[in-house]
Amino acid sequence: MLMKDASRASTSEPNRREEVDSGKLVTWGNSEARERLSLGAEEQPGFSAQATAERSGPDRQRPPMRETPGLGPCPLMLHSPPTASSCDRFLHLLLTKEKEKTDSGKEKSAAPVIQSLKRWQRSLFRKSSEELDMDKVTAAMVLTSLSTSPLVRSPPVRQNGEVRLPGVRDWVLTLCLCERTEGLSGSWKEGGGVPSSTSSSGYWSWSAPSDQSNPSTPSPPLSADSFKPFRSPAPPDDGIDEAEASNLLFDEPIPRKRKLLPIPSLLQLLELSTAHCSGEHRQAVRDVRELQWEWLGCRNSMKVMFKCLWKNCGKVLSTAVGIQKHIRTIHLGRVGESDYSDGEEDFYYTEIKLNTDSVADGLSSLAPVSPSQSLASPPTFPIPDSSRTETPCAKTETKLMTPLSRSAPTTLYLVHTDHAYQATPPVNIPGSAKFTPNGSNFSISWQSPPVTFTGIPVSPTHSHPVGTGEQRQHTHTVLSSPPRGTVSLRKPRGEGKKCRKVYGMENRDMWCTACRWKKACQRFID
DNA sequence: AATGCCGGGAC
DNA sequence: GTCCCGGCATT
Ligand SMILES: [Zn+2]
Repeated sequence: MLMKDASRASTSEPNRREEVDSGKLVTWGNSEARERLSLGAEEQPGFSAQATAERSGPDRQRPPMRETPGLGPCPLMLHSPPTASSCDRFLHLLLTKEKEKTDSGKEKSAAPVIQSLKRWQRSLFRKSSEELDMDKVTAAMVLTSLSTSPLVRSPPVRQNGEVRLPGVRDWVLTLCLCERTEGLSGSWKEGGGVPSSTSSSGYWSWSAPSDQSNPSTPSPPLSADSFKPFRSPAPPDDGIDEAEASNLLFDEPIPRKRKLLPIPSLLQLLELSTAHCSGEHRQAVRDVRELQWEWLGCRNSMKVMFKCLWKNCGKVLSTAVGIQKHIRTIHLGRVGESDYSDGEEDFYYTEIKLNTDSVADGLSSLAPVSPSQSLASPPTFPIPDSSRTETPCAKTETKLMTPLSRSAPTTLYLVHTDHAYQATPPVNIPGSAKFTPNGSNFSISWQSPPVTFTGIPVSPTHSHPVGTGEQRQHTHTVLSSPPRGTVSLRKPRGEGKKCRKVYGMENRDMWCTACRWKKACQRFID
């Protein structure tokens, strides 16, 4: 019945049995997050009990991998402009993923990623009581975002031999352009209560992709009543109840505004979840991550880099540990232990993709930033300085207000730069939240992930993007054509850096699955 | 010494 | 099926 879980329990990880495994939370040392929404939650048994990770003792030599320090890294925001091709691509991705599962197994109709998320959410309900309210909300948000996908709610239709995906484009667009609802920040900051799933708390509003804006294709029946009141106890579960995922947790009459959690942001949320140690959660994170990765199609010829988001520092390094260290020492001023991160750095850098060509050109002219003055102000936040019309560094202390509402979202993605990393996009997208069990109350800080564009060539040559499984042996590299015989089985050993090197041992969670298993990397293929 | 990953082994 | 590691080739 429920025994299947027991076999998990990885080596050093606290077996996440049924307990509310003490999620390891990180305390922000001094630094106050920019927008810090302090929920006046007097005491939240669950959370305070969870602050077990308090010990930051002088023990520096902790086992590098294993035991991911605190919250997992969360810099994988891959925002892409919602171009037509990217939408299509994304859908195709979901589709194929889905088919994948179907072929080998039974027939599930919901996308596996969403399944995974649902599983996680269910696990939350199973856990005892209130303590996980936060996570429940998070789960709901995350899940909702994904499950509002027309793809999930209404299957693709065939039309003139082509597979039509009703409403999908709108959906993706919505996803990308979404912003955090006023309602959320508003009620969270003032409420004085934990955003529980029940009442006067933060809500994420969403919307169906513009209802009938597209007459040509049948829009999915995404009406307001799709979102039903929240049912508290765990549903009968085990039945892969599809089309049910989004019905959880929200009892507010659907808000007017139509906004959605962007996938990148939801990923961050996911990763910041309290129940970070649960198996379901981990799985969900991985799945979403994977989806993201594939979404942008950063396959070949895309070089992954990491960019520092600190105010005037646009440093770009090629390894995760690189910027982590950079941020830690240069910006956070933690010179002493340049090792061991509490996870805070993860908010100040982002992962970007560059086209291999432009890299050489770009790197040389990189880091035009004045190296000085960076370390100066401790709590200066890497607010991706918005539209240029803004006074530089005016220290517009953005109180916890809607970080996004000040810019017109529609035009945001029209920005185009060859060197995306140079120009900080004027976009603020609701980003991550971090819980801080700060004594008797905790707070949440929001931060806006950056937007990164990569001129994805979208070469029409390959309308068959998948085939991850079987595709190798591209041996057209040789010109000299050695006469004959001797099947020199010298494997050239791919050139590019693989997950291990890019992310480093301490970020093993970010590796692709294959790399984690010491198999041939599937993310950076040669 | 570090990295990539095949083969093989546990559950 | 998922997950991990010894060990070796490669750098
Ligand atoms: Zn990899």
